[in-house]
Amino acid sequence: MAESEDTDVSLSDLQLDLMRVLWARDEASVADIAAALDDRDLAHTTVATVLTRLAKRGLVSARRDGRQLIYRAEVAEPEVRRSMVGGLLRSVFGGDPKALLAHLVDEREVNSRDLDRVRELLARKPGRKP
Amino acid sequence: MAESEDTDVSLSDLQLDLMRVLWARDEASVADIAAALDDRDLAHTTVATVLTRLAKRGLVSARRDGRQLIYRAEVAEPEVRRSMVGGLLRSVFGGDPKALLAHLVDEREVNSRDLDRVRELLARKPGRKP
DNA sequence: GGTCGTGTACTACACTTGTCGTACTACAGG
DNA sequence: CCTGTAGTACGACAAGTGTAGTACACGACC
Repeated sequence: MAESEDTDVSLSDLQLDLMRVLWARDEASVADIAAALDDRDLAHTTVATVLTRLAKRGLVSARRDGRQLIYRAEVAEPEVRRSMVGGLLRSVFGGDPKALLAHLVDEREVNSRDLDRVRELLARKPGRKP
Repeated sequence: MAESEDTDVSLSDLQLDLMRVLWARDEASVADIAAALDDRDLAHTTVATVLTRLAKRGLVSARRDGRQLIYRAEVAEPEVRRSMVGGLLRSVFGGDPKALLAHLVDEREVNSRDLDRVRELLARKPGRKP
């Protein structure tokens, strides 16, 4: 193994929006991304800047195609999700996932039907290495 | 009703640490807080600065006692939790709490036993408007 | 009453993020 | 071959955060 170094991958809303485009289409030019995010109404240079900074962090990579740069995500969505949920878990729930689950229930974000459904899926899916 | 205006209360780790002290003891001086956070090894002035900024955001209030300032939290912990979980939900899970629940299960953060336990609590607690 | 200590207020600096504008460069078309 | 256009690279600026130093004021002790 050469480059691991993941851990605290925490992204802002904007960064997440850019990454989502990359996650959806595997590769995209600045123009593609700006187009996909046109509801945000950002200048092309803004998108380019954010992408550059993301690249500096190693979260995306760029390939040159003529004068265009084609970007590609270097971290997968689940990894980012894991990291960000982990961060919230640590900072807000003292690292206890069950506390988050309890919060979700207390706040009526999920109900018993949801729980049942998930538990059922859990039972169905083997879950390697118990 | 007079002052509502909550919504996006998102706090950093440090800010959360300070708030936690306030949540735990209802009122505290800068010295108290610095003492409670001495593992962080912060200068007193650092604590004071953060508190001042928190006060500017209306998240804490200060009362004068001689030359000391006694701080008090103006937002409750559950409110912050709600807000921060809500933020993650929105930005990472497209606002779908069930997606977060699924993530928790997929990542083995919670297992079926936990789900059962919570479902049981849910059943026990009335939970108005089913 | 004068001096000292302590606690606050203010200022500062490095970094990150959101947002662009400007300048440079290199291909494409004539 | 020349010119224009498009796309990148770089620099900038405001706001928020982590972190702390300095300066000032007020009350306590002698």
